[in-house]
Amino acid sequence: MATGRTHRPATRSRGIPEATVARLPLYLRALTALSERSVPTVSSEELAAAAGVNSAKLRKDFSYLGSYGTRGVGYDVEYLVYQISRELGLTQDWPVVIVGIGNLGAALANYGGFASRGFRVAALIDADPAMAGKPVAGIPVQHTDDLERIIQDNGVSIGVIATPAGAAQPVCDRLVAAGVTSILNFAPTVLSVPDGVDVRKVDLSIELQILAFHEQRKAGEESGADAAVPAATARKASAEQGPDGDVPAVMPA
Amino acid sequence: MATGRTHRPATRSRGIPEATVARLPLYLRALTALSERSVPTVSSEELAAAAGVNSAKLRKDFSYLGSYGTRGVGYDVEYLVYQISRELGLTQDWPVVIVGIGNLGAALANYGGFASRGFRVAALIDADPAMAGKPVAGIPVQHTDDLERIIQDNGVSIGVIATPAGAAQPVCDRLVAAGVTSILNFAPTVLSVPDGVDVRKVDLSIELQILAFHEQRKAGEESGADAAVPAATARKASAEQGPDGDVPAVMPA
DNA sequence: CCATGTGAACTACTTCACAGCC
DNA sequence: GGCTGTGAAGTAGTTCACATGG
Repeated sequence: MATGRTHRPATRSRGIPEATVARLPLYLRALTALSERSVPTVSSEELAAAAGVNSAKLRKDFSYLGSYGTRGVGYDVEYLVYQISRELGLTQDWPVVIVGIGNLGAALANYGGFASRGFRVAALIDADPAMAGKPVAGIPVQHTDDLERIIQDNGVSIGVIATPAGAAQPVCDRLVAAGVTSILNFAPTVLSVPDGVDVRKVDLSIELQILAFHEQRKAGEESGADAAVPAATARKASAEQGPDGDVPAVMPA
Repeated sequence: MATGRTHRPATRSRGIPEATVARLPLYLRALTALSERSVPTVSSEELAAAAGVNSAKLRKDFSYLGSYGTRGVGYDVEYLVYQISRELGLTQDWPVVIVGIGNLGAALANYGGFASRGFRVAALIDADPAMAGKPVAGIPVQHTDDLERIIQDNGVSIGVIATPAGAAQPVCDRLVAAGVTSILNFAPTVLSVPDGVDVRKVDLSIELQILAFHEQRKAGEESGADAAVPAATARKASAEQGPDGDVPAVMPA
């Protein structure tokens, strides 16, 4: 097995901070839009505005990748697109399987943005025999029985779980046993996985609950309260949406 | 005990850290499961394991809410469920509208976990006249023209945007103008909103890209990734899934 | 005794502010 | 002159470790 996993990222030449990695896709999207409009260069200020972050943060983020800008000028759009894509590993092909083809699974399968960036839906898998063979988004659904074979035949290392909560952990175990090392979980459950496997979760109800918390607070504020704190909530710059330091959220069929 | 009724959501006390708020729904879910199994009390250790966090963090999180545990014993499940629900504002009813009833919007509308916790789908809205009147998840779809009226009639303060990217900002503007102050955005766009409005985003392609980054790194590790770069990865303990400090992700129809 | 609750130490991330270079 | 790149300062979040109190 992977042995060298013990040492945490050294203090010095450490890799790219996780918070920065999480923003790279955001920058990439903004850059792609600029690229399509044939904009040759951008300043950190402009790009930051487009990505909804502040420019100091953006420059710091880019500084972890290297010095890809030109002082007094800005960043070359095409070059940055390439560098970020490479850093994110999007210059290679990532076959992905989606397990659980209910409402959500189907929605994911139909998502266009998938193919656009290195990701390819290699297979759709569902436990319902009635679904087998039925095409969703042009791809025939296969039965769970063949999960292991499908993973191996296609060299899949990223799996998306869109099953009901109860099925998620067993499916996860099988995916991992078959060789999947990255999982995107839409089921409202905490998955346990061995070391070396990454899990990210997307959970709608969690997101809504976080919003409700702030919403409630806004309501209470209007009444009494005042002085002390700037009543205007202003929890955060309008620009900086949700993505700072939280949990994601959605659910399965 | 101690200071009598402490001031929790008081107007003064800086409030609960955002990172803690983001974990409360996780604790709540774990507690609800325990409650259903009629478990009377839990220790921080047990509950932390169920929620996928470490126990010190959980205790610290709870300490922001107040002293709801009993030393030497643990936490009363029912009492904690109530306290967290109240803190999150789930003891009240939150009417929600979903705008954009494509594949994803329909999936969201069908999500059961919605109703379970204070959230109620008050209306489904779509720009396609052909959709108008058609029931999705038992709720008739209404046309975008009536958006403002729907928001006001139902006293909606939370809106979910599941439209294509291009439609998201205009829809967002209308929602905000009509009185919505919290938005959950599934469209792959940065929304700009006035101060006082919260936006959270869920973006599938971003999540996949983050996974690809780590996946790529794992791959490089095995092969002869020479000394030069810190091959380490070891991004995080297996337990702590995705939720620490990142961006969420999904997409629209 | 045992598990909570919490100061204190530590780590991660953000923001500032300005030197460096085009 | 203008904008990048980055040390340094500031802030938020996590973990430790132990006093506290049922």
